[in-house]
Amino acid sequence: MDASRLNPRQKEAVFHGDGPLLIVAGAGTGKTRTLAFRIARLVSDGVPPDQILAVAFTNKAADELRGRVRSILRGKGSPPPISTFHSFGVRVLRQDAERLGFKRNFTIYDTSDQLSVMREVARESHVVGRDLDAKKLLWIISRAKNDGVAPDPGDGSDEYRLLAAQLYPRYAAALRAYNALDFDDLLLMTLRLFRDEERVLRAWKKRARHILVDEFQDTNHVQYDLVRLLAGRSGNLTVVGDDDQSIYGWRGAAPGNIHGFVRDWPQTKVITLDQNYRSTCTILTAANAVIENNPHRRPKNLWSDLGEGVPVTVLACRAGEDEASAVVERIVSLIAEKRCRGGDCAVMFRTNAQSRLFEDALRRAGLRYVVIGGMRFYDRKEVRDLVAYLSCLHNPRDEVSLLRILNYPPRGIGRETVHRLQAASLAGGRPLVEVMKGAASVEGVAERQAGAVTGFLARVEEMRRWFRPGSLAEATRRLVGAVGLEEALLRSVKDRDAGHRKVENVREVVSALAAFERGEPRADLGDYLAAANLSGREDESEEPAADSVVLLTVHAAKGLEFRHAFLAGFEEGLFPHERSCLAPGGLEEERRLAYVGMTRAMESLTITYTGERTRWAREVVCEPSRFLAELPEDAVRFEQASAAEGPGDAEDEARIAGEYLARIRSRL
DNA sequence: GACGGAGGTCTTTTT
DNA sequence: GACCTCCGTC
Repeated sequence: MDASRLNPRQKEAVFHGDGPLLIVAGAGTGKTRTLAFRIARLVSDGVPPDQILAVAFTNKAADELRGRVRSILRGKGSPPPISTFHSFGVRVLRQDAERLGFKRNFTIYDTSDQLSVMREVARESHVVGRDLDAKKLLWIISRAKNDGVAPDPGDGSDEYRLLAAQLYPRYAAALRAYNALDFDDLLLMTLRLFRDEERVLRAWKKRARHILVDEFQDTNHVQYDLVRLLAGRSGNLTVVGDDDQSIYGWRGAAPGNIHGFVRDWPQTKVITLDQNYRSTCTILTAANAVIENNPHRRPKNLWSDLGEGVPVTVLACRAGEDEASAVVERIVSLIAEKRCRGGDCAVMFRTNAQSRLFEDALRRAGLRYVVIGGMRFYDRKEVRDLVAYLSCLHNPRDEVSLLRILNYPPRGIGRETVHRLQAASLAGGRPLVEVMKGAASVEGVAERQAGAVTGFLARVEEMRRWFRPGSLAEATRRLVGAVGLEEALLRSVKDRDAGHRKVENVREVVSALAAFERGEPRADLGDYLAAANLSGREDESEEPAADSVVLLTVHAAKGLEFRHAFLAGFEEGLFPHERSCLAPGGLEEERRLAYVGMTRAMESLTITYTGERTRWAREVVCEPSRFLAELPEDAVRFEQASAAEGPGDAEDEARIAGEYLARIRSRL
């Protein structure tokens, strides 16, 4: 291990002995590096890797950390398992879920599965309210679960709060009946297990003699409690965080955990990293100027000796399309002039929907690109359908998946039949599959429909036998053929290309499964399903090529860095987003988000905004973001995107862009 | 009773 | 532009 390239403070953190350690590390100060070195140091000091528990928040961050540790160790010792909080929960629950009344082959429900359950629950509970927003109910429930409490009905003035509290027990019961856990349960149930089962906690404490948590400002209460239980009073616990980069308050993160940490472990050693090794001074000055507008902030003095660099560019554009082509134009010339590669350039935006414009522009320019996040591969309908088949085979009680595939492709089991089966299931308190087995005796189900139902079940039984460890991909290929999925897809779509693309996606699942099997030959279907449900971020088939321009949300960009960064859509209502400004502290979080985005840039940073933008098929006039007015004038160069090519009044476009430019200048 | 087509409604960020 | 719901037809 070569620690010579660490600065004194980083070294101190890496070689800190036992006991709690808090590393307060600003953006770009080498916190991942420090953490990686610390893990490697533990391993090379002889700590068995399976006694180290390293946790990151996203799979991407976990991969990154794992890669760094491996390269520091250079084959001397193997890196410890590095998981996300959620995948750690799965590992624990896979062993002991039975103690909580779940079976070990439980299914993980994602947001849309949750939505199905909630709609069902609302229907059964006769909460019919036409425009009942199930998402809102789930949102309230999720926030409560993240805080580790039951949903609070409030004083009755908030209808949704009340309803969420009323429906929550039914929702939880449904999940239990389906042998399914939602994302929040993966944490909450793990915590419950640790609290209730001394033996389980003891066993995991042995495997967590050293705990390291990245992005600690993003932990919620449940995660904090998990860590606290595992680490114990005098734990060997290292956490890294930066409260200026707390951007997950909306999903229950409690950035106060950083300060609570010092309260809970008074003997904590605190090390602050403030030298930035990523960005030019100009970029840092601009980012600091923005974040300084946040009240109640712990002042920080982030500095860099990487030189002035070029000014931050603020680029005024007429409309969303012009913004995209202007950005792409600049990327093209960066690649041409400076010989940087596409992969050195990133376009960041506030919402996933913004990516399409940039994708179009990049395609037109003939540049390769990758979209990180966005529509997840496993979110595509055709992929979900296939995964639902697999899930039913693995966990017959997974009712959401069962209902999804029961009549897909169509096999004569219509809505009425399904309703009758469900009613019988509800009345008898028996799982839907069990009721289906005796479909013929269910009231109101005709012989023909009953035959379709039992025929379907027989088919499922038969297919279940095909799935053995080592033959998962092959069995899935057979399933696709036997069920006629590809034919159904081609039939359902008018556009032939779209149909073929869907077929490709289905085959991609088979390939992904084959790849997964090669990596873990002993894995069963449940292992694959869990991995698919937790990881499904980017398209795994897509290798992050060095010449692909990176498109991603600012959230997804956290922890990453790019030589040339473009931040798009700095407009009021979009960034800061109107929906987040409603919540208390929402604007501050948006500002931290802007800060995170700006501090991704190494050499150049370009921020763009438009005068109008298409938002759900309507042209909306846009005001420049207030964050633009917070930029220090001497670090910034204002420019205006050249009038777009194509039809349109060039003079008019120039005039409009000029007006916006004048307006933003006047605000400074 | 099953199924396909048409219309209305929303889109913040993620495990 | 994607999804859910409703409605008319087979």
